[in-house]
Amino acid sequence: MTTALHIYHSITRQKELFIPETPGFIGMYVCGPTVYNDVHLGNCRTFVSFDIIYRYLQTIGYQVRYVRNITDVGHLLDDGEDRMSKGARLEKKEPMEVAQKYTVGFHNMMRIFQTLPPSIEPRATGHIPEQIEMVETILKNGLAYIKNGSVYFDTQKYIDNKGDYGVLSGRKIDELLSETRDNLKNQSEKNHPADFAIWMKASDEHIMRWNSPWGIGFPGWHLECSAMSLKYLGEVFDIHGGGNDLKFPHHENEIAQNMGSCQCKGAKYWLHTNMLLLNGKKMSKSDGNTISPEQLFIGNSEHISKSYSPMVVKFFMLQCHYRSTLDLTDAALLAAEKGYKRLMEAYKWIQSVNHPGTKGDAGQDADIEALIEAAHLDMADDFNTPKALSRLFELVNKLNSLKDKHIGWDQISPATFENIKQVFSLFINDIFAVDSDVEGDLSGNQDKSLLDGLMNLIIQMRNDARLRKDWATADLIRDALKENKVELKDGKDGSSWQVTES
RNA sequence: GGUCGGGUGGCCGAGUGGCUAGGCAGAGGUCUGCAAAACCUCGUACGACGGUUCGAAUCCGCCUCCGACCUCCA
Repeated sequence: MTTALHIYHSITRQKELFIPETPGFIGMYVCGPTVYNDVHLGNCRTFVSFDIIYRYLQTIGYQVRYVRNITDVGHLLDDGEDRMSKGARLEKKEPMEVAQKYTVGFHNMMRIFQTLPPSIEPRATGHIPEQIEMVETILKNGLAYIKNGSVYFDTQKYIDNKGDYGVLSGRKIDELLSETRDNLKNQSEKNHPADFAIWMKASDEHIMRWNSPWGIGFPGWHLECSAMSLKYLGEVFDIHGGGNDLKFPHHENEIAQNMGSCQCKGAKYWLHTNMLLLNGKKMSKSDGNTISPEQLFIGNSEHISKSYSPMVVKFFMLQCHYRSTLDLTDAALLAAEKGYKRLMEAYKWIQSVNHPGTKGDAGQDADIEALIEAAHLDMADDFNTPKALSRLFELVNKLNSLKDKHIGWDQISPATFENIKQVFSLFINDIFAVDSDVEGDLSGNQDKSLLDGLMNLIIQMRNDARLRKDWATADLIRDALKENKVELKDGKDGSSWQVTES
C-alpha cells in the first residue's frame, strides 16, 4: 500500500486523495438492481466496474466490506412488467416469486461476468423495521410530516436547517418546483414538490404492504439504501457507488435522509459509473435500441454480426474508463475481441515459460519495470483500467518480441521476467478477472492431458510430413483441424495450437 | 426549459498547458514451403469561432452538436 489512491468524488467533482475512515478498512455500498426484470446490460457494466474496484482495493491490502442491496420493494406494483393476473389467488404471482426469479438470474449473470459476490447482499424487504425506525427518527427530528398515512421528507425544513439539498446533483430546489408534473402520484399531498415519500400508504391494489405506526404501507423509494448502509457500514463509511442516473433523486435523497436522521453524511466518497450506449443512444426497449447480455453471448440480435463471449464483453468494458459513456457497436466489439485474444495468448505463453538464463539487460529491464509500475499507478489514479490495459499491451509487445527472438533472453533478467508473470497474473486473474469464460473452455479441465497428448501426436506426424516436404499432407492436417476448431500456428520453436471460438 | 457530462486520427477509446496511450482496421517490410500469428516502419487526430499564453487539442468565453438526469431506472 505504498501508492496513494486518488478517486473522483462526485460531490466535489474532482479527484481526491482517498483516506479511509479506518486505516486498512473500507466500507463500500453500491446500489444494486431492482429485481422485477431481467438484468440489463447497463447494470452489468456498473456492477463489473465496482467489482473491479472491489478487487483492486483488496489487492492493495485493504479489507473491504462490500454491501450491495437487492431492491425487492418499492417498484413492484401489480401493473408492472410481470402483470399479475387478476384471476384466482394461485394464478397471481407472489411478489417474492418475481423477486426470487430475477435475483437468481442476476446472480447468474454476475457469475458469468466473473464478479465476486459482495460481502453482504441485503434485501429491502428484509429491513422493514430498520426503515420504519429511520422514518421515526426523521419525524422526531422534525424533518418529515405525515399526510393521509404517508410520510414525506420535508425538504424545505431540511434546507432551512442545513442548506445542502442538491450538493450532489447541482439541483436548485426552486427550479424543481417549476418542472413538476401534475401526473405524479399524491403530488397534492406534499407541502413542496421537492418533498419525497419516505413511507407510502398502500392503496388497496398494492400487493406489498406492512404495518407501521402510520398504517399499512411500504417504505419510500430512497429509504432502503440509507437504512441498510447505516446498518451494515455505520454512520460514516468510505465509498458509495451507483449508476450515474441514480444521482438524482435517489442519491440526493439518500444524503438528505442520512443527515435528517443521524446527522451523519454517510459516504465520504461518491462514485458514479457512466452509461452504456448502444449505437450512440441510450438503450431503450420501446424503440428497439436494446440488447441483452444473453443476446450478446449467443449472437441473436440485429445489432451484432456474431456472438461475443462474456469475457470479450467484459474486456470491452474495461477498455473504457468507468466515468465515460461507452458506446457499444459491433465494430467496437469485433476490435475488442481481437485485442482480448492477443492479450490472452501472451498471457498463456508467459504462464507456460520459464526464464532459461541468468542475465539481463539494464535497458530492457528498466523499460519493463517502468511499465509495470505505471500499470499500478494507473489503477491508483481513479481506477484507470484502460490506461492500465495499455501498459499490459506494451508488455505483450515485449513478450511477443521475446517469443519471436527479436529480444534475447539475455536482455531480460529472470527477476524482471518473473515480475511480468506476476503483473499479468495480478491483473488478468485478480483485478480484471478476464482469464477464461465460464463455459466452453476445452483446455480447462481434466481432458487437457488427453487432448495435449493427441495434439502432440498429430503435430509430430505433420512435422514428419513437413520434413519430407509433403505439403499436401501437412496442409490437409492443418485444414482438417481448423474445421474442428483447432488452429495450428507454425512458430520458430515448432507448432502451437489453440481452440478457436465460434 | 433547468442540472450535469461529453465532442480526440477510418472505428473504439485514454490523456494532457510544451515530451502528444492502447486496441482494431489500413499501407509497406521481415519471418515462413504456404498460411496464420508475430515483429519492424508509416499515418500525425483532438467540433466551430474568438481570447489568455513564448506555446493550447488541453485554460477562459461564445456557438454548435450529442448524451444522461429532472418520472422507476446502473
